Amino acid sequence: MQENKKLAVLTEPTLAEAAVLIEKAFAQRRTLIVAGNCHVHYVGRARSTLEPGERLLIIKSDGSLLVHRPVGYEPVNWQPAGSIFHVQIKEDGLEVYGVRQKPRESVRVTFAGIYMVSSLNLSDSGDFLLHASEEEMHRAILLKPELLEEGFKPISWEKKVEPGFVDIYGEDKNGKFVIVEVKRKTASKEAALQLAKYVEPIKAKVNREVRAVLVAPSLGKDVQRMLVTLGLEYKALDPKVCAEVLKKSENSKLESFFNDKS
Amino acid sequence: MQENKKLAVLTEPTLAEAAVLIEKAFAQRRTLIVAGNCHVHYVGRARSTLEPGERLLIIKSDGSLLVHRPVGYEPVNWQPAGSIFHVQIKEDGLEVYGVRQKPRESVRVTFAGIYMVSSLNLSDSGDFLLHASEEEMHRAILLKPELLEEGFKPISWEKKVEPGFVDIYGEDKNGKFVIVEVKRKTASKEAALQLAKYVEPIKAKVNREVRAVLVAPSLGKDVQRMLVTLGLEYKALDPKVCAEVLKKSENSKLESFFNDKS
DNA sequence: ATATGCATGTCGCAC
DNA sequence: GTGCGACGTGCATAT
Repeated sequence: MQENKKLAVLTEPTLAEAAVLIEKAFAQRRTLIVAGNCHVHYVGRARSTLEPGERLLIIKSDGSLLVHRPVGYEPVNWQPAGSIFHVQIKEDGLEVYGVRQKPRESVRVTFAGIYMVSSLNLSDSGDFLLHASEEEMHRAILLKPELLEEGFKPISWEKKVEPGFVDIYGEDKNGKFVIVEVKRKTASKEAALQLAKYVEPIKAKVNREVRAVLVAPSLGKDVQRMLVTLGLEYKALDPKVCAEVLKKSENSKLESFFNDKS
Repeated sequence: MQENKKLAVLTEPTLAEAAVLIEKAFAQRRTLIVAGNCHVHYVGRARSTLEPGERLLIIKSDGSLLVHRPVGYEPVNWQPAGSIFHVQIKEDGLEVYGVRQKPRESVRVTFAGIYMVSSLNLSDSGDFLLHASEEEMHRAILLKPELLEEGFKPISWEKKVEPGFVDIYGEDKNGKFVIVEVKRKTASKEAALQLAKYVEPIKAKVNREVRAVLVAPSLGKDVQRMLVTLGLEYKALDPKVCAEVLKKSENSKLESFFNDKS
């Protein structure tokens, strides 16, 4: 087999044949896919056992591991990047063992039978861009403060104030202090409480009137009422609208603005 | 190709050849793996673009989709179970399109080149058991209340009391009311606050002295001090110790106990 | 190293 | 369906 080929596949291999390819994949830091009948043991922060069944094992070049059942978005077992792997033929089958430190934890995947092994040399430097995140909402409001309200002047953002971080603060057209909590989806009770807990400490600090505004695309069931109780305000704002705002504005303006973070 | 074979693999197929196998995999609800050079667009709750690069695409029989880069534990793009997929040859390559309702969102993966396609018929009914979860800590304390303290008598658990759920409550050897918040890892500021917010409402309700105990394997940096301030107590307890306790006790006892949930 | 909060979080459970 | 909290959450960031 050519060492540097992009792809090596074995179908219905013996366990011994599979072990050779797997070993080689580890040594060459290739992406490994194994399909077969296996059971799994995990010991670490918690402990788990997975009885025999047919699954996919994926091990990437950065030392991350995934065991996927034939259903479900999430891996049933995994190991984050930075694990070290070994493969070995044992009495009950081919064992792939992965261990990492900090925290110390290990996964042992034992295959009784293997349907396919695939070793791939993948190269990927493509950019990934995500839009309509909460951070984009922050940026959009800072860039166009009227998204919050006419006359709003941002002063700072992501500011530590005890007992946590305020998303954005500034002052309104009447010079009142305004603190803003931003959520990219329906605001929950939690969000309202999170905002409320900043009001008193900040009022004490700046020694003037403080308005608190919850910004989110919508409000949860009981949150409307809670806002009234807590003396908070609400401004509807959709993350996608924010993404559009940023898209329209040229980057240069944004960059200069952000370099001035106070 | 045998229709019902467990495994079908194409290496270095043309896009047209790949499309046939992918189409068939969708129709037969098989697990699909595609390795190749692709770009990805996602639109839904947010919006993302992934520039061309070599990745794995996995689509499972339940309609979940994963796009994995050669590094990282997490998929760069995905779709939870319940999506509908189509495959089509377009001008810029082979397009796999997946869409789901509620929320309405879609992923479009376009392959310029495919190195491997694999269609698998996986069967998996193996049990998965996780130990040392927070729920096991609950169970262990209910089964052996002395894990919390000598003379503790649990009354109920997972009880709605406004403004949320109390993990466990009961009374101590002196008849004082005890509410318990359990954490499976180092308790944070949040955990302490979460516990504290129940004390007053419950005191008002039961109209007698209320103790509040935070149970966790350890405490965060400032939490110790906060506990004093808030008048809360702390009991060190490791989730793995709880798992051991449960392991030693026979299931029958546990079952009967839990059927009596009040 | 620890702490804090976002995530296309996902998932399960109760109302 | 909505709400709420756990998760072996992972992850980035700031201290």
